[in-house]
Amino acid sequence: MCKPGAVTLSTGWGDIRIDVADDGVVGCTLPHLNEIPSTHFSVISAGDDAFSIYVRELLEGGNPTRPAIGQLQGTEFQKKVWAGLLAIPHGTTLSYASLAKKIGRPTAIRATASACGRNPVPLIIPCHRVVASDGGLGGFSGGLAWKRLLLGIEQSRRP
DNA sequence: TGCAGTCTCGGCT
DNA sequence: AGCCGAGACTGCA
Repeated sequence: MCKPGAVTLSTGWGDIRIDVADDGVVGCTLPHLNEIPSTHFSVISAGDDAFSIYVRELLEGGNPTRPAIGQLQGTEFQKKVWAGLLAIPHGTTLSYASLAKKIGRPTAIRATASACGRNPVPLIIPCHRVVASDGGLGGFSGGLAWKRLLLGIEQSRRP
């Protein structure tokens, strides 16, 4: 794996910070966006590590191979939810209810949503692919603008 | 549109 | 240790 520490990816939308441990990514901090940027995505500076490359390709519309994820801090329930998130294919979305059912807790919907919100590595674990059943977006750490952006990027790439 | 049901987590007492 | 409120939700009335 890459060296432990923090990696910063500077983009036209702000700096994305990625925290890396011995065994993989353990944290990812997005710049807060209040609205979708009018400018096209652009990279100002980035490392050549697997994580920076992954994030860059993802935001450029590609479907890069997910980098290794380290040991995340969380309860068993949260880890189960995150594992369920990783199973969502690129370019598709799932409702919180479907996700709850998927992990074997069909009625623990709000709890599932809370676990999504506690996801320490947005982008890597695709919590933006989870939306409300009524078509609403739900929420997203770092701002809803990110969620709309990511969904837009992924879906525009879908055949 | 409104409200009760359902489950977890974190902060307080 | 136990209680209470809040949360990125749902489904029915």
